[in-house]
Parts: sequence; structure tokens; C-alpha cells
Amino acid sequence: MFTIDLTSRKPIYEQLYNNVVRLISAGVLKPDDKLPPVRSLATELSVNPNTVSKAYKLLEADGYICSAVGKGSFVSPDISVQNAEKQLALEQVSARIKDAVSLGATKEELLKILDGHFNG
Amino acid sequence: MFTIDLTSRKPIYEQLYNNVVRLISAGVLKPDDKLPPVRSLATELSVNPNTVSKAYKLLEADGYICSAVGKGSFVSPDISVQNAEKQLALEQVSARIKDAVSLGATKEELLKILDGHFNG
DNA sequence: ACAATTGTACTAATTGAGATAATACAATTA
DNA sequence: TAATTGTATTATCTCAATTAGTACAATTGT
Repeated sequence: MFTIDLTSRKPIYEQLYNNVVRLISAGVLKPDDKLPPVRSLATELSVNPNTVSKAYKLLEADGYICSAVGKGSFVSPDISVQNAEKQLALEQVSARIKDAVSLGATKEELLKILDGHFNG
Repeated sequence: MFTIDLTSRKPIYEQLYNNVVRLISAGVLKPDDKLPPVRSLATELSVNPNTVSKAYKLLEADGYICSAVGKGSFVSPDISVQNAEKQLALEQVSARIKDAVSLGATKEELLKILDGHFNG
């Protein structure tokens, strides 16, 4: 269900965050679905519970999930798959921008492209 | 000529790398142009020479520049391949923006992401 | 009522990448 | 020859990420 790359430069808690957002956007995780307990997921991924907790905390701060002591963590009831998909698409944009910048793309070039999608 | 942000999460050597690639791509640095010596640039940027050296090493490994002891570092005579890669990357950005817009992304949201790659 | 589960909070220790510091060497230039 | 240049090496420092350990409070299930 959840996969992380320990060799990646991206922090584990960030990978987990993206994992959950992706699963929601794909419809695998639906509103009110229960997420694995912090400890269980930590054990499953061979990762520290604090790391999972950090990801969950961020997900709750961004409205993707709701957590409560004793109950667990659940996908937000009001979260729409559309919103999650949009967030995912925005992540893709960010990643491709990063690539382009690495290859010498300037802010002006990127702005021009961006404008093209709102004027044209 | 070169600017870095010491507060950025992005490593200095990576910022320098992108700086050079961008200047080459923009035509400011042309083939066979001389780059600042490692020590000079390090002093100018208040940065360790090793950090500049690391950036130069990567740039040479990727074919952007040619370095030689005693002579200095110069923009590679042929950089056409890199320019082609940039164009491809820009096309990817455009495609992903299109996806995001169709999912409800606003221009403001995209601008914020774009800024993030040039400020943060 | 009780035990297990759960999210959360906290401090301390560890790890690794990035950066600095200092020095040295070899090739080139003037 | 003396200065400049890229490169290499080793050691040290810094900081975010992660681990480790413990504890607490609310909920669940029996």
C-alpha cells in the first residue's frame, strides 16, 4: 500500500505524505477510510514511528486526513478526489519545472508558457 | 554574474550549477567563454573553493564546460544537445500545466509554485 | 473496570549530506 | 621563475532527518 525509497534525497515523511495524497487522488483511499496506525505503518516500513507521525501531522494540517487519539487517522470526510487530483497535478508541474530549471530554463521562459495556458 | 541564496534549501553547488547552465542557455555565456577561476568565484560569493569546484566538476561531467589545470574552465564548444534537452523539458512543463489547469488549478497557484523554484 | 490501542509530545542520540578549513600537487601562463 | 589554475585529500563543523526511548491522554473492546 505504501512504498518509500530510503535512498532517495526526499525525506521519508515527505514521501509518505505524497503517498497518501496519491492514493486519495487515485480513489484507492476514500473519505472516512482508516489509515494504518502510526506504529503499524512504522513497523511495516521499517521506519521510526516519529517519522510516520510527522507525515500524518502534515496531512492533517493540509486537510487530507483527520486524526484523533484512541480512534486513529481517517481520510477527511469532505476531501474530494478532484482536489486531491489537482494537488497531484500541481506536484507534477513542480517536478517538471525543477527539471527544466536544471537544464537552464529561465523564469521568463516559464512565465511565458504559463501565460499561454490562460491567455490562449 | 553569479548569484546564490545561502538561506535556500538547495545546495550551493547545485545553485551554481543551475546558474551556469542558465547563463549558457540564455546566450550570456557563449562557447569557449572563460568562467571565473574557482578561487575567485569562491571569494566573490563568500563560499568555500571546494563548493565551487564541486559545481564545476558536475558541469564538466555533464558536458557544459571544459576544465584544465593551469588554463581554467571554459564553456564547451558544443552545447546543442543540452539546449535540445531544455526545450524538451519545457514541453513537459507545458503539458503538466495543461493537466493541472483542466483539474481546476488557478494561475495564482501555479505562479506560487513557479516562484518557489526561484526564491526558495 | 480493565487492558490494549491510538495519536501526540518530549528529550536525547545518531546519521549523512553539505559546507568549511587547510594543505598539497601538477599543469599552464606570463 | 613566480603566479595562476584545476584537482585532490583529510579533517572538522553544521544542520536537517531520523532514530530511540519514554510518557501521557483519549478511545476501543472485552
